[in-house]
Amino acid sequence: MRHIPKQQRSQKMVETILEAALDAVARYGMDNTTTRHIAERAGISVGTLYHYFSDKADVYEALQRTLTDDLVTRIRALIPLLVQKEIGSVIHDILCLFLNELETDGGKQLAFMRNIMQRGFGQEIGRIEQVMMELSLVYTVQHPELTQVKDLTKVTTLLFNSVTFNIIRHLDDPSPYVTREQLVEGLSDMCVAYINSQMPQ
Amino acid sequence: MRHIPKQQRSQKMVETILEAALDAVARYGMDNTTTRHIAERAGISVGTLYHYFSDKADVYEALQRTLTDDLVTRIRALIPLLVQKEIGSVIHDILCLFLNELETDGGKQLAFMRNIMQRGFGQEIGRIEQVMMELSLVYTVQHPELTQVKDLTKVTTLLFNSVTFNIIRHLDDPSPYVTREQLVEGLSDMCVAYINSQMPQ
DNA sequence: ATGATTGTTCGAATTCAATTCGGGTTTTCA
DNA sequence: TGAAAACCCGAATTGAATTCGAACAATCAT
Repeated sequence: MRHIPKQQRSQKMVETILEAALDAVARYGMDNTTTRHIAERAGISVGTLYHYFSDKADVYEALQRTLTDDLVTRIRALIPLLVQKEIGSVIHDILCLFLNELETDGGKQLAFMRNIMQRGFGQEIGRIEQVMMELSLVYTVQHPELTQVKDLTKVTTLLFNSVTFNIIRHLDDPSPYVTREQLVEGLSDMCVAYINSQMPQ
Repeated sequence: MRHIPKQQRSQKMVETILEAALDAVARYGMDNTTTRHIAERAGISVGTLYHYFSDKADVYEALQRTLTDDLVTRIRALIPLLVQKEIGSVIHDILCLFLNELETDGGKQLAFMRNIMQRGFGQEIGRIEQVMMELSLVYTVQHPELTQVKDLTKVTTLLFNSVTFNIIRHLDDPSPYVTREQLVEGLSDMCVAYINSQMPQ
């Protein structure tokens, strides 16, 4: 973003543009969405768009950032609750949270996510990973037996990537052989199995 | 590809263009690589490039296809050997095969792969998944106890995605906390653990 | 061997989206 | 109330992708 809005009218403008972009990408796909599309949909001119964003990629990045912010906030808020549950449920709950979130606003977010995922999962994924590490840490404090897991950081990283990519592919093109429920259940099982296997004895 | 070459001189041309593209992308990245770049590097004009490929994306796709072909062929050739090993070693061997393959030709392939991965993992990944399913099938014949695994297809799918994405992320930006060796070992362990956990008793 | 036919190559010209820019409009505030 | 600062506009510029028609080269039938 090349411009930090000063007046209140433009506070909303950024928001409007992002909504328009979400809308446009959901409808036309990222490739076919032009700056004109976005501007039109937002009811402004391209010039104005460039007043708030340095380029088209910047718009998409801001949008991703916004959505990630939201997700991260929600997960973080859940940490105190999650910490009380067993690991399988933790995975399960987070996945449900995420998948439900995607379906609000009539699937626009989902469509956008699909496009993002197909292209690149930028650095935003790193921020999600970060909360998960945070959760892992707090969780370990509540469940000291986890201290015995050999190389917990590695295990957590591998599992985070595993879960993430399975979700991505499921969104990208859902395998007819694995329903969403099976997916969520399977991933939970996998996490539990791997972690247990890394416990001594 | 919009044109099937007839004369022998042009047999090589496609190959030349693909090499040029690999080179260009490895050097400049996908975003900064233009059709001119590729044409120049291949010592031809843009017109000629479009004689063999319908558009730029087509060039990249053909390149991916070629590389995937190679990988799939190698894996398939290994199946008879892999079938004799224990599961952990199977994962280990395949990962080593893949990672080594990427480093031949001075890392050009690796650089290209990085770019592909950052953007989208097209349908090519599906073809790799297919060989893995094939392997899974043949392997099960040799190790009938696997028949007892509940929903083996689901398990295989989840594990394939898990392993794949961990490798992708490792290539994309290698975590300083997990070395390549740890990664390979960890993924093997994870697969074994999950599969075992799905065995009755 | 030679003209016809088909295949190949070229690069200037076209097209289209991204981005810039200079001039008007609105808001803020002294 | 009149600048100054913020905003907004859309025509003009830029640059990469793609097209096109005119050569050039190989092949083939006579």
